[in-house]
Amino acid sequence: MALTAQQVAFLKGTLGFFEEGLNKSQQEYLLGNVRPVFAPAGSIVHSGEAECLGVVLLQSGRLRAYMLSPDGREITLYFIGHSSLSMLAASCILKNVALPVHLSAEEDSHLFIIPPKVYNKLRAENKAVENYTSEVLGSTFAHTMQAIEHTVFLTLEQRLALLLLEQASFEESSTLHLTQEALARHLGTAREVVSRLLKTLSEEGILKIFRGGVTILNKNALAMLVPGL
Amino acid sequence: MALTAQQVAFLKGTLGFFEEGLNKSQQEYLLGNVRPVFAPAGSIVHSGEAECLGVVLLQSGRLRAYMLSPDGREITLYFIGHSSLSMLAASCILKNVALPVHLSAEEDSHLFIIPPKVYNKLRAENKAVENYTSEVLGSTFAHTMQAIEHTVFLTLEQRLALLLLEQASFEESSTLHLTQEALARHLGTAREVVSRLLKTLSEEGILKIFRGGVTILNKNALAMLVPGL
DNA sequence: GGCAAAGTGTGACTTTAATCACGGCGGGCG
DNA sequence: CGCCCGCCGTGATTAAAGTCACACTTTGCC
Repeated sequence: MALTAQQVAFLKGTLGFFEEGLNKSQQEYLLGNVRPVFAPAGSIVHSGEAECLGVVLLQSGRLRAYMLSPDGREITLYFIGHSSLSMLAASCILKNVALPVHLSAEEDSHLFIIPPKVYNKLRAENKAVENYTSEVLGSTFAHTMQAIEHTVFLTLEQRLALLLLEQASFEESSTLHLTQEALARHLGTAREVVSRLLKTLSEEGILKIFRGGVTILNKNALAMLVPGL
Repeated sequence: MALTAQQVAFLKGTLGFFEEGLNKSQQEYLLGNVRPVFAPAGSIVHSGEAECLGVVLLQSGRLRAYMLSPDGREITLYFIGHSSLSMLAASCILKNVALPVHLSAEEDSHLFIIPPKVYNKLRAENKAVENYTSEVLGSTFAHTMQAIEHTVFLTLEQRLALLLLEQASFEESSTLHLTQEALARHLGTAREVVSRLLKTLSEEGILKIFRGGVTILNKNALAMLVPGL
């Protein structure tokens, strides 16, 4: 259960408060109670109303936050990715709140989980942790609300455009390897619909479709589809 | 600018942490920096990306939280009402976050505003305030998320049913004085649509329509329309 | 009383998206 | 090679909402 030197280094570097904010015993307490987890691609990290998971720190891989409708439709809210971004699982740090948000691993991911009790203890003892919490919690909520604005106010075509742009910026490539089926799942719609939307976009010369993915030819035009860039 | 005895009593009673948590000087600081505000019916208390307002405490009247689309459509998220409920305006207590949520007064309302600086000072000094914050913040977010789930996953008819039930429980009466126009605004849709929905509901004997409002005849049937009660 | 404004009812139509029902293509594999 | 299966394209149809246009009623007020 002991952490490797590399893992420790990652935690120190990522948790802004670690070196300046925590005293020796707090540091040890944290390192002793953090739980390293490997989440294989496709696995579910946190399922909605489940027990409060705690703080999730992503070391490598990519996670996805989504809502789930009673009838099984998914709506992807946002991605958490690029090694070393961090966030709070379900805000259950705040008392008794379990948001109906789910978390799954898009790729094989290595992450750390700080159990609620451990985290809250540190938070109570230590102002630096408290500040860090507010910061991260705030940005998580901001993300969530913005994503929700999009799904509520935008058309499917616009949401598709956003999704493609978002993915492209992750991959740092304009060629995306995502099946239409997968795109449809992210948007909570049907594959045929995505197929048709992609067709019109490709007819406009904005992208090229190939089996298993698409290539964005004109990012600008894609961005233009979405009000507010 | 001095508060009346009644106002002080209200604050003491409503802010859970006031008497047990704060020392004399903190109490005075708070009382000296709280801002009593009268918001006439229809006025806007907090507008989206505006400056961080602070903590809002409702003494009497009723507030409404809603999202606003770029093209002016409103979607009512929830109501804050019945004297003495409290909440946090825009979570801007959490660093640099301005949620795109607006707040307006549905009725003439008396409220108190605790400016962010004042509140954060107390919060930093005092654990009781911190706990209270987490609590209220959490339930605010829970409310918000649930409302959003509804607007995303439910049909208009279901959302209308929810709105009517919610209003009825506020009024503590099954006769609601809300025009179809107003209902439409809450739901972010057009009046005609509401008119038709109400018509089918009235044909089913669930409610009775009259000029300027509706009477719910069968709350149960209305609730049945919404999955998960 | 007459008039304007606010509230409502309804028909017709369009748009957006979901659903159903196929048929084709291509790549991996027995 | 032939077969199956994952992926894609497309037409047809339906459903849910939004939009347009207009007529009718009530209410209140000059």
